[in-house]
Amino acid sequence: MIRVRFAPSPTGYLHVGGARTALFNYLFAKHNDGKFILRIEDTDLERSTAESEQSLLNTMEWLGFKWDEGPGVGGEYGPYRQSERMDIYKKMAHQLVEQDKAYEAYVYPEELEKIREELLAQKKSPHYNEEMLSQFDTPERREEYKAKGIEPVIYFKMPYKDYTINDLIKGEVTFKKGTVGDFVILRSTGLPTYNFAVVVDDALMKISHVIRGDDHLSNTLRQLAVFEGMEYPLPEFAHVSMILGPDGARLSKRHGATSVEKYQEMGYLPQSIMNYLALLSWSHPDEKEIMSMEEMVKEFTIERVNSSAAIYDEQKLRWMNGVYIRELDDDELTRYAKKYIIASGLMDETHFKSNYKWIREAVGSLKKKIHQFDEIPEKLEVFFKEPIFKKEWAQQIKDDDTDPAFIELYHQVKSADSWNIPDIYQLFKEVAKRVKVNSKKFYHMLRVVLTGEEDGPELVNVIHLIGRNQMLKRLERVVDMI
RNA sequence: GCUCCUAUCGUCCAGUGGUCCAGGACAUCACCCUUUCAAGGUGGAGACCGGAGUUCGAACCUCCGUGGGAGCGCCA
Repeated sequence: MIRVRFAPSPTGYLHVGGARTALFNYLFAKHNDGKFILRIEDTDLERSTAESEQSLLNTMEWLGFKWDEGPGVGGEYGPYRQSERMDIYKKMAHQLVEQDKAYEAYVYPEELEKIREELLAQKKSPHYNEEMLSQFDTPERREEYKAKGIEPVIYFKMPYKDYTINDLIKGEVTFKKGTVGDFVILRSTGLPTYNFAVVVDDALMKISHVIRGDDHLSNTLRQLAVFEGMEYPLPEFAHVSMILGPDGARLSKRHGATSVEKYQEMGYLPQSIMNYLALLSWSHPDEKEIMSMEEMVKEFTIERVNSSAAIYDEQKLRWMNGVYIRELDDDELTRYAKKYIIASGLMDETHFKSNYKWIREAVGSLKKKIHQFDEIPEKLEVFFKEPIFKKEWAQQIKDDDTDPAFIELYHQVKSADSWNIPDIYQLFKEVAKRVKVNSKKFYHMLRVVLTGEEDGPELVNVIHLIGRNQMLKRLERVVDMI
């Protein structure tokens, strides 16, 4: 049985890198009829918050992840929150001490720092071992600890040997002996450290494949030793490369929006985000780019995951979101647009409802223009605001020699007896029949006269939606001057 | 400093020893379509980090160099 997990720590919003790791785990699990497990790594009490966890869960759901085991859904290997598994880690750590694979250390941080400095001064790696730390384990020190009510930390004895894994993405990776020294597995607070808790959890949760970012590759050495010390079978490993910012540095806040929440706010569709993220280090066998979740699940294999780092390209994500927006029908688009429109103050709830058909056409006319929903209100303004008339427009029209067309259009509009889209088309045909005109120039200036803008929604929609009276009014101002 | 990972168009990917004067996508440029703009269509420009080696033959294999990234916490 294939069992994978995504194990975020609830210390902030879900990062796009994290979402990509989750996605790869998910695709791998679903492709192989396996289980996708969500585990919350909240052993860092200082930084973990319940709010972060909640937002993480919400975002995961919004993106479309469904976990088979984890917070909210349970499962037979729970609990799935590390903060609820404390006795397990404690028990495991002490078991290792009994087996002489780990030891207690009664050392104070200042003393440790001193050892470290000495080692550094001797140009040695700052690695600790039992010999260095056991000198502090005196009866007096033990008494002191007891009196102060603090617990000794537990160090894991790092065996002096090479470790090799066959990473599914990186291939054979060998960690040379002596690279790391003994390390803490249980803190003085009684809480486990990351490298220990992951192994205990992965082992107990019967995780078969550990798919994670390659920033954890170096940590794997310690984890390998712990797996061995606890006599648990090793899972398979697959280290996915990192996502970098445009400057080649690890993607972070200073590169702009990096949290999934932020993209949600800006009006990105979850399918665009997932589709784009899947394409970072992975590709469809036929180089297909736009894919549904089902297609991704169907085609995903770890062999096709590239092992080099990828630079995050927001522009391509934006393009892709545009592709998905264009696939939406007008009702769906309007549903998504609603909250942005209301938040902008262009319309209120009742106004929106009573003018639904009108707003739907207005929003629909924007479909090919937008890449994110938050662009909608601004582009909608032309339907709500009258442009401020500029005298230069009349001059420009005369220079373009399109003034006869404007005059003819004005008369046609004035005598028009109906105002639906086909009639508007007909009306323009009539104008063109009577006046020969450079259409490029004519339509451009017509847009300017009607909206005050150089570009915007479909002109027919603009004309239809502002209505005949507004059309006449706006035309009049310029026709009077030519 | 030590250890590990990595290196194909500006960017993301394809390519697993000959089918590659290297293919697709984003971005860019030109043209076409068009009731402006956009969307769409067609086309252009654009890359195998450097050096050795293995081989009849290397983008693909090996080594060295260089560049980039990551880890070395009682953070995860």
